[in-house]
Amino acid sequence: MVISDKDAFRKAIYDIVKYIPAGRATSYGAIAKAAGYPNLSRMVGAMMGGCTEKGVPAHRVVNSQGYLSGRFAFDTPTKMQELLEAEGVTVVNDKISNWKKVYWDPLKEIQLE
DNA sequence: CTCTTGACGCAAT
DNA sequence: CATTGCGCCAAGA
Repeated sequence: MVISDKDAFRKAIYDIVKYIPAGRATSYGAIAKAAGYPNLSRMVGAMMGGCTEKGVPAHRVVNSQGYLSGRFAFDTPTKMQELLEAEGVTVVNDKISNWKKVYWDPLKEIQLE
């Protein structure tokens, strides 16, 4: 019984998201790409919708622009921002101000794993 | 089991 | 430079 690509994909996403260090954030596309599925950027967010409270720090995952796209998936729409700010991330207008600085590239950080 | 929506990203216009 | 459409597949109802 081989592990289906779907399971591998999910596992990869969870693993990568959990790898995001506090005070940092990354984009769905980057995670999908790092997982080996560059065009499954939507899936990352799609599956998180049902996995946000399953032990995955989804609050550290935002879109390519650094916008808190999935803030509404949390207990409160501002919960995500508070979590990020609590970790040292400056969020303004539902967007990460110093996005370039807090951006965490899994492809570069997990290159060896 | 089937259908629809969707936390995105990118190319093209 | 701004906007539109398309592709991709999983989770939820």
